[in-house]
Amino acid sequence: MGIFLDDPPVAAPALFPMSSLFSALNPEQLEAVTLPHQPVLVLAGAGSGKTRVLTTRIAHLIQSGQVGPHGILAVTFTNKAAKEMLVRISSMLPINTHGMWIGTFHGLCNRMLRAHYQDAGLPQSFQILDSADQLAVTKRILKSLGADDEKFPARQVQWFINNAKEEGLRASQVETYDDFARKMVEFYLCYEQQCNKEGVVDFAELLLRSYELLTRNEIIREHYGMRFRHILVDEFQDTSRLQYKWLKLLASNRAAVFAVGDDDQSIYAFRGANTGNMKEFERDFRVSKIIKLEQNYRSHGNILDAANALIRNNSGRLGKNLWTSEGHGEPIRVYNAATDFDEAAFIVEEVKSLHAEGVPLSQMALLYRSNAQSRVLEHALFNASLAYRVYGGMRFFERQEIKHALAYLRLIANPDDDNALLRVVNFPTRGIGLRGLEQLQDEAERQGSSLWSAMLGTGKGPDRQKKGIPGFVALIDAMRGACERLPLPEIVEHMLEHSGLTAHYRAEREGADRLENLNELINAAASFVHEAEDDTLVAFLGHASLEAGEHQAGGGQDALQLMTVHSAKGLEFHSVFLSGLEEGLFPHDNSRNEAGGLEEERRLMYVALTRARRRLYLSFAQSRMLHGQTRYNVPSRFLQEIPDRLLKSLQPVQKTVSRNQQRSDSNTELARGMPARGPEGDSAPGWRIGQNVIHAKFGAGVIINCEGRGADARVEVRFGRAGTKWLLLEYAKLIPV
DNA sequence: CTATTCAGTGTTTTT
DNA sequence: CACTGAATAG
Repeated sequence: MGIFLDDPPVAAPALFPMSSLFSALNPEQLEAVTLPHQPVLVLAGAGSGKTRVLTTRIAHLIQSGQVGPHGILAVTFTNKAAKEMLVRISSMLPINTHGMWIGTFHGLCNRMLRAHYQDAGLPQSFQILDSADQLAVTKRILKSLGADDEKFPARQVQWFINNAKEEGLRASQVETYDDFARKMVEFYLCYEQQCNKEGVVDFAELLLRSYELLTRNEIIREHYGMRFRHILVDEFQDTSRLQYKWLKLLASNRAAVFAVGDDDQSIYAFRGANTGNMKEFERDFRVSKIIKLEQNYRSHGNILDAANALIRNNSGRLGKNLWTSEGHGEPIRVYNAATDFDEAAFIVEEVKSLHAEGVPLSQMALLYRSNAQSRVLEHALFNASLAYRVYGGMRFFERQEIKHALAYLRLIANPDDDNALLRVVNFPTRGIGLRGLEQLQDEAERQGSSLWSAMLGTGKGPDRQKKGIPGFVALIDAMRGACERLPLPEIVEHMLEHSGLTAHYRAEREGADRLENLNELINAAASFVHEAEDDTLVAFLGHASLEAGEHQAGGGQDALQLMTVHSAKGLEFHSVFLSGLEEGLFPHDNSRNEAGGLEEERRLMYVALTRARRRLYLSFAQSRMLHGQTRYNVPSRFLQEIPDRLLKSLQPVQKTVSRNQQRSDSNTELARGMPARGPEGDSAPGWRIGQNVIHAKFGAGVIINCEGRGADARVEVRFGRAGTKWLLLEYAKLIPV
C-alpha cells in the first residue's frame, strides 16, 4: 500500500521473540505497548508511530499469553486503517486474525447486529442504506406526507434525523419546543417506521441499534463484556458521544480500554466527533496513565515547525509539540498561481521532475479540500499522461450502474427494500410507468406494507406472457430461485444477464465503461469470497455499503495519489502537494458560521501538512472556476500562520506585466464588461476585477465586482476575514497590491 | 409510456 | 458546471 515504507522489516520470532517485537520502539512507545491491564490514554502526535504502538501492543498481549485473539476488540476509523492493522498484526504473529474484532465502529456494529438480528428486531438479511439511499427514502417520506419542500428540504430532514440518532434519541425521545421541531420529529417517526417496514438501516442506525441492543439485553452485554478483555481505540478524538457510550457499555465489566488519539487531528466534528470524549474518558475510567508520544519519525524539521506554528493558533488544546531528531530538510515551497489552470500545470511539472529524480508516483500525494477540486487537476494530469489514482469522490460502489446491479442483488436478498425496488423496477425499461407506480404506492400505503408485497397482490391472474409489474415479480422470483444455491460471483453474473443490465449497457453508446465496471463487480464478488469468512450475498452487500471506497480497478500500478485532506489522514508520502489554499475554499466558507468551524479547518490543515515526509508544496490560485463561474480569492490565512523563514516562494517562470490579461474567454469578458475606471486622465489606478487590494480595517482582499463612476464608484471586495463588502472608492482607502 | 430537452438549483469534509 | 426534476414531444 505504499504507506509505512520507513518501517524496518519485521524480524522473525527466533530465539527472542519478545524482544524482536520491541526492537524499534522508543521508551514511551515501549511503555505504552507493555502496560498491564488498565485504562490508558495515549496522546500521539502525527507521525509518532501510533499505529505501530497499537499493533505491537496487540501482538504483545497475545504473544505473552495475557489474552487470546478472541479477547481483542480494536476499533479504527476507516476501513483503510483497519486493513492496515490486520496486515501488520499478521506479519508480527503467525495467528489467525479472524477471531479478533478489528474494524470500524460501523463495521463492528454491523457484525454484532448480524449475529443477533432477532434480538435487535431486524430481519436476517437487513440491508444498509448509504447516505444517498437515505436521502432517497427521506424524499419519499416527505412526498408521501405532502410536506412543503420549501420549508423542509430533504437534506435538512436527513441531517436532523442523523443528529438525533447520533445523540442516541428515537423520534419519541426528541424534545420539541416549536412547531418546526415537531414537524421534524413527525418526519423522523415516519422515516423510522418506513425503514422498519423495509428492513433497512442507515449508518447512524447501525450504531444506535447496536447500542440499544447492548443496553437492553443483559445476556448479550454480559457475553461481550466478558469476552473482550482488551479494547483498543484508534483516532479516539474522532469518536462521537454515542460511540463513546457504546464503548463504555462494552468495557463496563472488565475490559482495559487503550485509547489512542490526537486532539489536534480531530476533523470530524461535522459528523458528531466529540473531542471532549478524551477528557471524559480520563474521568469516567479513572485513567491514571497518560502517555504522550511527541517524537515524530515522519517529517523533516521545517515541516513540523510549520505544523506546530499553525496549530498554536488554536485554543483549548491538550498541548503537545512534535519534534524530530532529523534535520530541517528543505524549505516548504509555495506557489502563487494566477488561475486554477496554472496551478494544475505547475503541479504537473513538479510531479514530473520529482518522478524523474526517482520518487515513485505512489509516494506523492495531491491533496485538496473538496472533491470538486480534483477535476481540473485530473484534466491536467490526464493530458500530461501521468498515472494517477483518485480516492473518494465517485466511488466504485456509488456508480450508477453498480448501484443498479446492487439493487437487483438486494432485492434477491430482501425484496421489501423499496429503495432498491424503485431504482430498478423500470430499469431497463419494461413498461412500468409513473401511473402504475403511484397505484402501487397507494396500495402499499393502505396495507402498511412494502411495495413488493403490494405487487404480489396485483400479480394474480392469467400469467402467461407476463408484462409490466407481474413480469417484474416473476423476474425477481426467478432470479432468487436460481441463485439459491449458486456461489456469489455466479449470482452476480446470473443477475447481470437476466436483469437485462448487460444487454442495456451493451446497447448504449457510452456503455463500454459501465460494462467494464459491471464486470469488475463480478471480480469484486470473487475476491470477496476469497477473503471474507462469511461469503454470503448478504455479507457482500454489507461490504459494498460500508466500504464503498476501497474497491478500484487497477490499484496495483505506480500512480500519483489524489484525495481530499480528510481521506489522507493516517497516511504519509514522500512528497505532498496541497492545493487550493484560498480563503473560502480552505478554510471553507461554510465553516465560517459554524461554532469552532475555523479551528476545525485549522486542524485539517495541520493534518495536511503532517502527511509529508520530505517535501511539501503549498499552492493557491488567484482565480478559480467554481460553480461555472470565475471566483477571485485571497490566499488562505493559514499560509500567513506559517513562519516566513520556513517558506520558499516559487514564482511562475515567465510572469508578465498583467496577470489578469493572460486568462482567456470568460475572464476577459468579465474584465472588459466592467471598466470601472475613473474618467480619462484620472490619476487613480485602474480598479478592475481581480485586483488585489488592502484595506486598513479589513485587511487583504480582492475586487470581485465594480459599479458606478466618479464619486459614486464602488467596488465589491472579497476579504479574507471580513467576507465580501461593497465599498465606496472615495471613502475606503484601498491600496492596490 | 419513453425519450429528450429545459429550467432550476445547489455545493465541505465521511462511515 | 453538473445534476435533478419536470415539461414536452414522440
